[in-house]
Amino acid sequence: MYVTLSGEHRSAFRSTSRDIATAPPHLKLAANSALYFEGDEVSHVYIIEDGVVRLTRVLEDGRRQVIAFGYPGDIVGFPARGLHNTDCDALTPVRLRPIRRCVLEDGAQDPDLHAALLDAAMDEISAMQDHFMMLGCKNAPEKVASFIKSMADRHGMMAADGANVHLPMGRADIADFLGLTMETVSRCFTALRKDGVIRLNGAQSVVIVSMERLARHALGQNTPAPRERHCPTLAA
Amino acid sequence: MYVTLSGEHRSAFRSTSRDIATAPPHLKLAANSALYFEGDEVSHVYIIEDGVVRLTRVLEDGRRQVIAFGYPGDIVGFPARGLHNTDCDALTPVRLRPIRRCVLEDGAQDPDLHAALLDAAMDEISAMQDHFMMLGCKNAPEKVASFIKSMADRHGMMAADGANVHLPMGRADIADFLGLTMETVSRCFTALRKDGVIRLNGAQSVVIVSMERLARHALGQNTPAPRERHCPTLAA
DNA sequence: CGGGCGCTTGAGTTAAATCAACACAAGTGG
DNA sequence: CCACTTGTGTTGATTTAACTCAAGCGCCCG
Repeated sequence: MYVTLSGEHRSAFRSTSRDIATAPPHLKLAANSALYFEGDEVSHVYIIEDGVVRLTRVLEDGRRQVIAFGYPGDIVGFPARGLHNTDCDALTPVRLRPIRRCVLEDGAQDPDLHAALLDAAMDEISAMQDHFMMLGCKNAPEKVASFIKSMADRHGMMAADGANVHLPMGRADIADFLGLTMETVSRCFTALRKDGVIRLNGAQSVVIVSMERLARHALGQNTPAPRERHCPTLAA
Repeated sequence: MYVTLSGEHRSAFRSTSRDIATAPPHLKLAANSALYFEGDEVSHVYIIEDGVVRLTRVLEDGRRQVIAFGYPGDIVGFPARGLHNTDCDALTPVRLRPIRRCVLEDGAQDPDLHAALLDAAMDEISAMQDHFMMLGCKNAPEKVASFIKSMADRHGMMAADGANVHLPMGRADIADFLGLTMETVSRCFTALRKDGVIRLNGAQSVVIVSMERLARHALGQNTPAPRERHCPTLAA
């Protein structure tokens, strides 16, 4: 049988989740449909209860950045000056719980929910900082390995032959998330497969053969000693 | 109480930063001293009242990402699971106002302040998303032009001959903020100068000769019309 | 005034992008 | 049911933007 690896706290709505859960109506969204667009007035923020969404921003000339993938427990739709600052689309069928925007602005209305929202916002800041390390510091193989690892850590299932991760997004989404091209992402997947670190059941289903080796790849330590690394400039 | 930290090494100041945390209303920090380190327990968040701080994270192997530069009005130090997730250092002498962490967690204690903190957190999310576009989508000249423009928009002074921007951070900081090397940043500054878009009074003082042209550089539209662009593939 | 650090510039290298086929599965319609 | 289209992913060849290594410059501080 399987066991979820992601027993982590979804601290976003830990204490209040039960209260929230009873209150408002669910909202359902079909795969590939949009929840909101950049520039839309923010009427609600949304707690994702089931499914996966994709947050994106695009430049005038069409270049696209995937800002984040939203999984159950995540909150999406925080406003900037009252407006949505990303597009949000469903990658799978999605069930959401809307929270009225006014709750954000009036802390006295529902203090516990307000604190939960602040907590969710801080978690998002933290997640974005990890994402910065990927985009700014890592090379392509490290980015892809880090991506697979983070998906496994948060959303993987333990199977007999290793952690199993389903990737609801396409290669192009992964590429735009990591600041790479689709071709480079594909080559990195292939390299990891040929190294025996992962196996692929179709493009969207990844089995992690060795989490340790994946973690090493994520830090660029995949080549144990092809040549001596001599780094006199590094501070002690 | 004035905090005098002579310069450099973290272990020496770990305890000091805990003392800082208990200090009353206004807090001063000398240039090049640390406010906190990644992994420190969060006792306070800080409103920057004067000066500029730098938020950084480092990978095991020393690669560094500058997450953000904190200017007056910004709030720094939001916790993730109770811990600081970046280092924070003063680039200039800094004056701060500490806010006890418990205010984050108890929304009822001071609802207005709590709402302001949530607002600051959402602003930071928004700013980070802009940063993602830079890191993930833009090439080196666009990154540097975008950086100078954003500094000018937020912190520039209007002078007779154009907007004047002081850059308290060094080229290496800018490089680590943009995911480039120092050399590439320097070359991009030089290219903008030779193009007449900016002028430099020393490395840290930039005069923006033409904000429009800078904005075009930031979007990669620096070449106005060398010849007609014929793009049949672009959607209408 | 001299020394050092931060910045700039140059030459050569490389990692990732680009351009271009090709493979494969899923869906569609004849 | 099978041919055909379409979308998505993989692989290969080539180009290029940015990195690396190395030297030189200039400003600031002692």
